[in-house]
Amino acid sequence: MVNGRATIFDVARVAGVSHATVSRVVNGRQNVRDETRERVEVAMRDLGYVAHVSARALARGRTQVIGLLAQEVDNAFFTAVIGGVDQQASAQGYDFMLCTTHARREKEAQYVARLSRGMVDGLLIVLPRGLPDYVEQLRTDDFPFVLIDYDDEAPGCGVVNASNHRGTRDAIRYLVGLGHRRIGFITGRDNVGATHSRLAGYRDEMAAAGLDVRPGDVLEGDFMETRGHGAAIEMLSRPERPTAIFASSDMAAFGVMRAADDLGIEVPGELSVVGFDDIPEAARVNPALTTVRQPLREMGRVAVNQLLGRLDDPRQEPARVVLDTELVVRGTTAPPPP
Amino acid sequence: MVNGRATIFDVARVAGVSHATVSRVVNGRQNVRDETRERVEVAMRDLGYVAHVSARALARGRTQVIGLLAQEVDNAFFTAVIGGVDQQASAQGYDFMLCTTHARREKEAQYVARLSRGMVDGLLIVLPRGLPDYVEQLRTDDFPFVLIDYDDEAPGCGVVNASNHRGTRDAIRYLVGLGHRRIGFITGRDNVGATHSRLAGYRDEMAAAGLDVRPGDVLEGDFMETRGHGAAIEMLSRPERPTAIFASSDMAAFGVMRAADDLGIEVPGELSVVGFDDIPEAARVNPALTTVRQPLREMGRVAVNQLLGRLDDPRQEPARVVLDTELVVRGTTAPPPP
DNA sequence: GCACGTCGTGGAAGCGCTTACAAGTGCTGC
DNA sequence: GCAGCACTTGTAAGCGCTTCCACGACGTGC
Repeated sequence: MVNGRATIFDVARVAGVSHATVSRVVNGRQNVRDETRERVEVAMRDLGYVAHVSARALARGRTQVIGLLAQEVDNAFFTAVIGGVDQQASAQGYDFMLCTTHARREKEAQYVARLSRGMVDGLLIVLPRGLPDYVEQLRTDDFPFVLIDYDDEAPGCGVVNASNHRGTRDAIRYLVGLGHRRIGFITGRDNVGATHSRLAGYRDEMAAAGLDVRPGDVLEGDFMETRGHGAAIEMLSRPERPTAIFASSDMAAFGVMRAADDLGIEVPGELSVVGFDDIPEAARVNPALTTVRQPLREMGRVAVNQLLGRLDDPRQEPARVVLDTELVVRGTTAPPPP
Repeated sequence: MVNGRATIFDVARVAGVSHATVSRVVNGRQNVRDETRERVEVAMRDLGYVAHVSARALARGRTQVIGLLAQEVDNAFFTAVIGGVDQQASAQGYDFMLCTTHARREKEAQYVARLSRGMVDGLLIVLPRGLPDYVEQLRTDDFPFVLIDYDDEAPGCGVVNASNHRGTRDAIRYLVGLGHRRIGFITGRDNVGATHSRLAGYRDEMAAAGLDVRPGDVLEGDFMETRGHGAAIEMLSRPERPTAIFASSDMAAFGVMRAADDLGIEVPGELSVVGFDDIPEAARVNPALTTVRQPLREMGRVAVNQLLGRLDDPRQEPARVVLDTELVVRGTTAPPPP
């Protein structure tokens, strides 16, 4: 009895058995006589026994917890993924531990080191930037992990991401179909794989449509509202401004809409705007945002499944799973002005 | 060496000392000769030693982790609080473990039981519904916890909340000042303390202004968009409809705005709308929402501080901290139509 | 009637760490 | 020159649990 809480020994004493037997009952082992099991269960109930998590983890070498590394929690992109992870993990009897890295590389590495030493059984890393050293470490340690939304080469790593390239092509094709010829592009944060894929999708589709991409048509962003706003102001202040802008995230697209508002440019009459992600807010802004939907929750769920699969059977090979995106047409897109 | 990872014994062997000495170095104890410390540090670096979290927790009886119970993570209210907790906990060298309860009572109780047995050192519970049994249990076990946004009697519990009553009065007074005489009110979820305080604030201020609250002026909500929409449709479809509606959360206020839109009622020209919370979206909707700001992040921070204070000194008395709200006037409020 | 297998149970080791205690060293002060 | 001290280090116990192994009781087949 420590801290007012009963231990397995207290239960054993009350039930008149050894603590090994109590352990068997707690873990549902079959080789316990019914009458003994009963006595133990009564004792457990009377004492309000709950197994000590750290002790169990130490003895078993398993915590039944998975670690989840994400940059922020004040951000609809991450919360959607987290929501999916939450749902699936809890359905499978796992808890998860959320660690926010605030996009700081050293914090990420530090968490990985600690978590992988007895804190969690496996790791989910959302939107890792580049392929950091610690991934190498995890691989050599044979510690199970899955990268979420990492759209670059990652040999030997479990990865879940969306069809960034194709999703962007779809969006650009749609804009071209509406009649747009001059389409601006605001990138995501550099050193994130999805950023390159989306840019490549844009370039490929523009080329396929026989359209020029002039200098200044592609501006650098970071997925955030502020940078999106700044880039849009720059794009829209030039003499030959684009009639449509594709932003690499919904948040950045909101920045574009605000910029248009600042400059008195009407959306969608004078400017079409397309985002990427389809966070809940996208449907709520006015006009509602046309965007490329990523199945964020599902990415979380799929990642959990892959991770747990590898926990159950370590020989299971890490795989890359690519989920389909879908163009959601709403109110921010229209044919260009004549 | 287990799992490819070095233990304290491996480090001891390489450094030619006992594992106790390694432990001293790891924990920064002073009574170690410099030269010895050096040798140990080299060995640790060479082996990439990281202390095993569960083992340490078991030996110390402390995990350096705090538990955070919240309903959802797909919700700006909770993510703001979580963001504050995150910031403060990490500043103080603590990790936190987020557990989502999806507002299910038994899940909450289950988490509390597990977490409080060796998983975390203390518990933060956001928006508990009623004062559940497990709170009693925690109190008798002397397990440290703080309730966030619990605006009801809670003897002997650490509590952090905002000035719900006063914040609501401020908002109603402002509407009355604009000339509104008929003001509708949509409540929060029942069995949440803040719900009652806000309603009381409304009634008190209406009474102070000498205004009637007629049946049908107060409708039940649950903080969510959908219920807010439904309640507003009901309120606005009646012959003598209110000229202003106060919703007990921003999400519910968004529902009201959508309802007004559905019915062709102009905001703020024909209807003023006020929310509560000031989540980031409130500033982004069109027109931007007038609302009562709760310092959500700060509530998270303050709660962490109180919790850690009690971990450091268990004799410290649990307290209730009430943080000020602030009326933020934006675009959804105006004088009533003549 | 005996060897043998099965079942239920307890003893004991071990998971990786912290820490109380003991023991050894070299120094001071008388 | 020796008691006494400070400082460093090692030994061992213990945190609460899981699980291997052994042992006794019992039932089976010959």
